[in-house]
Amino acid sequence: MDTTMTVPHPLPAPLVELIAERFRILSEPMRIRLLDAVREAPATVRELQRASGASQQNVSKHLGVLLRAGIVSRRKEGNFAVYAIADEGVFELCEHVCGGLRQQLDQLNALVPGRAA
Amino acid sequence: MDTTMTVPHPLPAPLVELIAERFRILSEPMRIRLLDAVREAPATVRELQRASGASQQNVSKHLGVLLRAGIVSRRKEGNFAVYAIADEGVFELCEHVCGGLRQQLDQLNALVPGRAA
DNA sequence: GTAGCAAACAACGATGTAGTTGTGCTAGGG
DNA sequence: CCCTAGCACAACTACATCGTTGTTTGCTAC
Repeated sequence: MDTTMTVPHPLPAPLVELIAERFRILSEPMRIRLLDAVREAPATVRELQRASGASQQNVSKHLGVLLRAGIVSRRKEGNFAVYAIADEGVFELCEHVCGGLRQQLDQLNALVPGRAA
Repeated sequence: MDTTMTVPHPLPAPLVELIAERFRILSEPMRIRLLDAVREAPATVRELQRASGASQQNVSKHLGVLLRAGIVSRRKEGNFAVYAIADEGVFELCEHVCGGLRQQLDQLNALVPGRAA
């Protein structure tokens, strides 16, 4: 599937807000960690609490943010709430960011004489 | 060029911080607008002030953030400072986000009976 | 050298949000 | 029926940051 889109110039104000909002959702390390954990396998709040080391309330709150953003889904299973990835595209975003970081590192390395690779 | 990368599981903590930091930089509507304006053509702070409607100090501050992040470059030209895009990859990120937003809209539209396209 | 403009720096108030604490709600088990 | 566990909600505190105001620096022109 083609997930990239061409966008108008200049960007309409409401779209700018939506884009920034999306980035803001992903600008929290804890949420990145939770997404990374849920990616391995759908998990309950309890399991994610274990994996992240954060409090139950904090995990629940962050998952609520991700849920409202449509990035994860929630399924009630008896007494548990099982969260799963709803938008796999976020990982492509993360990987793209990692690629950009690597590029910047390469450029810095190229500036250091005794540092070829 | 291939800007996507596969990343280890689970993500190491410092990398998580870097990823979140990158997203945080882009989580401000004003910065998105400035990037969109600079994309059309390299511009001075004055020009961007005109284009964005923000104060000179505010524009300068946001550009400073983008500069420190390596997303834009600065070139002194006489009395002016000309900013240009240094990392074109950010626009791919934005377009990817737009693609994701469109997907969510399509899914919502599909749920409304009298709304085919 | 003096005046004036462009840009950056510093300090401040206002606002938003992360994390904690406390609590309510629902589902199973004794 | 009561108790416990898992989860979510609400109130609160601490902290970061956005935008403004005031000032400073660097360059150009007169």
